[in-house]
Amino acid sequence: MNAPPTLRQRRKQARPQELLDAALTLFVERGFAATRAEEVAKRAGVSKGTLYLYYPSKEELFKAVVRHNLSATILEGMEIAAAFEGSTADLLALVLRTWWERVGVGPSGGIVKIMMAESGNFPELAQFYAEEVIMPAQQLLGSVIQRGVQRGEFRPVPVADTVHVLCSPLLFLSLQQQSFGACGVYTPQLVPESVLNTQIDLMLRGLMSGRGPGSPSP
Amino acid sequence: MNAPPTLRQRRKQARPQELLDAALTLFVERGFAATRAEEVAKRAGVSKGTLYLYYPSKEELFKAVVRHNLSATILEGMEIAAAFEGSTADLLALVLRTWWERVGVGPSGGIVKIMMAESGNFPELAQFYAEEVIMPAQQLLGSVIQRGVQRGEFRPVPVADTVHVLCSPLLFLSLQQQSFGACGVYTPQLVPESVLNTQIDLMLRGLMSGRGPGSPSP
Amino acid sequence: MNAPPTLRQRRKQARPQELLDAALTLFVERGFAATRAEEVAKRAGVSKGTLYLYYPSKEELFKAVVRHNLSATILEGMEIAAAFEGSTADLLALVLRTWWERVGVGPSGGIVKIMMAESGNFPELAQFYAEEVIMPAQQLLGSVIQRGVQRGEFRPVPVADTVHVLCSPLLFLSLQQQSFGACGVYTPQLVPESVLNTQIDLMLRGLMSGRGPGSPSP
Amino acid sequence: MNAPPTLRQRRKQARPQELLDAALTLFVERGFAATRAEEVAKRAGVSKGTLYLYYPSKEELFKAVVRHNLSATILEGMEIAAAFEGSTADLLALVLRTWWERVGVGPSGGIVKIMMAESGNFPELAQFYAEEVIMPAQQLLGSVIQRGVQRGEFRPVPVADTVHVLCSPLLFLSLQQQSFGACGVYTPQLVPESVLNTQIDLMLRGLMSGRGPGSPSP
DNA sequence: AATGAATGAGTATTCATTCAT
DNA sequence: GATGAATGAATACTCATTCAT
Repeated sequence: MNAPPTLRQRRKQARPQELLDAALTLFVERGFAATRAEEVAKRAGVSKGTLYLYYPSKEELFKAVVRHNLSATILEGMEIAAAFEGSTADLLALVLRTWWERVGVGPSGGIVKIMMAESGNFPELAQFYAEEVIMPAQQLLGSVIQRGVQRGEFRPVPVADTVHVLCSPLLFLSLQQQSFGACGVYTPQLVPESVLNTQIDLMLRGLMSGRGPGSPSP
Repeated sequence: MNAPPTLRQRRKQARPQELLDAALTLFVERGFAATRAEEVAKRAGVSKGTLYLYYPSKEELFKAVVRHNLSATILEGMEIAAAFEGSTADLLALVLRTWWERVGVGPSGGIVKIMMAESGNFPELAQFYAEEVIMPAQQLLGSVIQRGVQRGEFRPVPVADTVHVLCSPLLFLSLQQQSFGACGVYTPQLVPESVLNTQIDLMLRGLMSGRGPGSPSP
Repeated sequence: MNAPPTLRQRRKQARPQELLDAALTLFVERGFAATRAEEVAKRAGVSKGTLYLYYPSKEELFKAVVRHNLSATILEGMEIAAAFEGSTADLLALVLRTWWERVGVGPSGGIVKIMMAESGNFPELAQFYAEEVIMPAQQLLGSVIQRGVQRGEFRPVPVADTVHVLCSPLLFLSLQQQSFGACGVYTPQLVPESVLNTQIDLMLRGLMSGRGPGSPSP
Repeated sequence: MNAPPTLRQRRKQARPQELLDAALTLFVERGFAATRAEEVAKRAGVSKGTLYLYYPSKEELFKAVVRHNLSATILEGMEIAAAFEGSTADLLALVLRTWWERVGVGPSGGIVKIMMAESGNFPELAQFYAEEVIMPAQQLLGSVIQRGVQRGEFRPVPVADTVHVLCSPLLFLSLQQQSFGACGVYTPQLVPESVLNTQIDLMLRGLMSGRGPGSPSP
């Protein structure tokens, strides 16, 4: 009786993914509270009831979106960093660029916006996000900085502060594009690639120890 | 013949300020949409009806909060910059520190969070904020960078990008403290003063036209 | 100490009249419930509080408007009828024309509209209106019909029914002009004078006894 | 394979009618503005939310009530008139009697009251009502009068005026019963049947082209 | 499994009336 | 007398969630 999966079965298997995609788009566009469950369902091509069959509440749906889009990406970043063998300057640039490509430009970047805005009203989500995203990301970048310092490539710098200063421009650029940028309002005309270069340029000058192992390759 | 102001008159004069304070606190804590007008009134010690005696709608109340807390501060910053006579590095540090003290640490900083989150749902507010806050702030910082370049203190750098990289760490730190920080959730333990120093240190090294440790390859 | 009345005194004396005029206009335009006390006050050039100095509630204000505009007119009609000496057909035409000129065309006519619409929600006003307006008006027209029958000018007709059939076209025309006519919506283009003539014409043909004292003078 | 309708399906099918009935009753009793949506729902035995499942706003609910109760009846009247073969006097009496039975006596007659009262405050409803009710009704009665004139049964009379004079007593009687009559207040004790007879009697005498008791001087 | 009908708590805003000045 | 600041009850409409089918 192991016939090939019917269309119904195939659709059923795809459901969670379709729901997560629909939810991500809408959450990012409107925020958590302002997104209506029914609209998520409609966008995924199912009925309201079906959504609740897969996720028992809007909060759980949101958590699933976070896990699917952010947690996974951070893990990959850790693997990249662990396997990297070049200069730390290059590693840092690689990590930042990768983050931008995988998260910053796309809708996943909007999750950060949502969390900032609604953490006060949904403490459980805030807690979840801190554990699932903020801490691991700190860990990852902190370890890169420490690698640079330990290998004598970077001056000894306060790690946490530096991580913050490193993350902020990209995160903030992503935030801006997800908010003002997405609603046709004036914002300074920034080309992400250019910001990224300016940022890496300024940062590495500031980080480099007097005689580092060489300037970062482009 | 100017009789002493009666209790009623004194209360009436104080109301707008009291309402703006209450509104700022609640808007920042909960966001624009999730803040209930009645609660603003209660916190200001008046009834719902009284709030509407002073501000004709929640949107107008919000705009008044923005004008009162942000627009005013930006104007001051412009005056500071115009009158400053020392090195541009010092001016930059001064402007950033002043912003942090006046806006970043306090609840005013939370307004940025609100706007990022809700601009999509309230286009009129987004437009208002862009004109009243984003554009003037860009202008201010951009002019400082240009001053540095013109006086030969800074390397020629892309102005808009650099402004962005300069603002981001402080803005983002403020955002974090207004969101996760304010709801008891784990966030990296940053001491704002220290971040500020790290940031200024890194930035100025990167900006200075003197011989840096070696310029990164383009 | 009986100096001539000061400006203040003169204005004070005119107040009730000014308030009644303002109230009439607004009640007719918007209805009883939808008219705001404050707007009546503003239109009369006084403050909200002052209105309540003269009339203890919106209901009492409305009653005063009715008394001032309708009760008075009906009394006059009775005097006219009592003193009239010509044919009843002429008297009937005179009464209808007078009512139209004094009430129907002007805003007073709108009071009828208000009462019809809001009697259900304000039973006390309904009661008041029945006693103060409906009954006396019935009386007046009924007595004219009876005069015609007694003098052999009219066929014997059911009095109450005939009064109703006589009143309706004018009242209804007034209602229409006060409602649809006043808000720019399509209504059949009737010229009141013409309706009045058509009505009097049809009616008198229907009322006349075989050999009346003569056809009504134009 | 058409399974018997479940309880749910049956209830769903019956809802619109139940809601329209409840709405008609309450609108007529209280007026449009003063009728609360929740009360309509309660009277129909459903919750507030359910009402909005079927009609997207109170205005649309009202329009549906008008369409269901008036538009439909007018169409029927047109069919009757088109198919009638007897004398125009009989047709006129038939149309008036039919209107009275179908609309005048019942709550539908109260819709006229509502519209008169609230057209000023709800222009969109006024427009809708003019197109959907007033114009077609004018058309219907006007064509009956013209039929009488063309067939030589009636004198040539001004059509629009005559339609008005014909409609008014019934409409006005209906208005009175829907307003004062419905709230236990004194009104002249009219027996509708009797008014109808008086009216038809007077009217037809006035309209007939045969020798009347003497034509009034112009 | 999937549907979608039903529910009812939640919120911005208005306005008659009061009363301190 | 006159003012207008203050109050708070009242109401349309939305949306997360449930559950009969």
